Amino acid sequence: MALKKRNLSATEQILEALEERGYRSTAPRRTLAAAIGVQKRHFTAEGLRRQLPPTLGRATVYRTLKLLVEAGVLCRVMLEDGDLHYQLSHRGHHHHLLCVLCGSSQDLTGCDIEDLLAATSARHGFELSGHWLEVYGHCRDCIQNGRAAA
Amino acid sequence: MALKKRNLSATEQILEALEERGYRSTAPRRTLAAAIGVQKRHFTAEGLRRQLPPTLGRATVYRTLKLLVEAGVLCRVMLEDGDLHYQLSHRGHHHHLLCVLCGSSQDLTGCDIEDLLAATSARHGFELSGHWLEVYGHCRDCIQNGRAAA
DNA sequence: GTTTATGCAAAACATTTGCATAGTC
DNA sequence: GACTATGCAAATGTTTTGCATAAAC
Repeated sequence: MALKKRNLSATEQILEALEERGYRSTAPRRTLAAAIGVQKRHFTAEGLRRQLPPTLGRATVYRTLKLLVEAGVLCRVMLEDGDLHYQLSHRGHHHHLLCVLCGSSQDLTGCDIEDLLAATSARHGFELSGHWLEVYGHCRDCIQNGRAAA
Repeated sequence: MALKKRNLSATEQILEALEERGYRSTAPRRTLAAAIGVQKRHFTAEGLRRQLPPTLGRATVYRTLKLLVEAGVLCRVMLEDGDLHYQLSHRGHHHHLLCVLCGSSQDLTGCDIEDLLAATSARHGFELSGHWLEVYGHCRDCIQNGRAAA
């Protein structure tokens, strides 16, 4: 069920995901998909709306974002200050390395945190049903470009 | 720098933490400290306010909660639905096992997640500066009492 | 007497909802 | 034509802010 199909652009992937779920293809949704496809990093609902023509209703933005999260095309990202952002989702369940300097994010792979958590929880008599993890720091680029504090 | 001093009650610990930081001892703050000390589980700012006399201003509640988080007496807890709650903080940095059935929470101890994250991040060329982790599931009590789905 | 804290009201935000209209299938 | 989606405006809910007053040190 991976989202990455053939060589579809992000915009096309979004539209296809909606179509697959039986949602109608409308002008506002196409506009939104294109706007999301252009994002370089995680964004907020309001931030996205500000990049759209003002004729596109606020409610449509929120409703569509919710659809896309449910469809697995987008995922939510929690910033350190508690701000809720969105970004394209490449995999099922995964975590992010969020650069607090440039705002970029990469997927955290090769990390078997799930197993560790399940084992530790069990030791507490706790039956794990889900978790939320965000990792903050400085990305390779920012370190190499001296943007990180010396 | 642990907060757990002698045999102080939660309320006393809160007041002492404020005093140590040079904040003034006022009636509203004492009322708030007492109300927080009585909480059985994590709570929201508004929920707490509803338990306080209406003469205690909304702004005072929010301002004091922020102070207490900065002072390390309270910590923020993010629920699965994105709701931000607060609860007494027992340790420096730690994580919570949050029961989604009864709302209780216990600290996640004996988990060396920090090391695992640091190692994995490093492999990505990422310099870790912080992280946010919440674990959701069913606590021992809820499982034993059959509150968890069969 | 200075300085800090409070309470109130208003402002600022983000998100949701009702509903008549318009657009898709 | 039936059903879904949209846009608007208003409602909701939370958190923040300005400011004059009151309280603490």
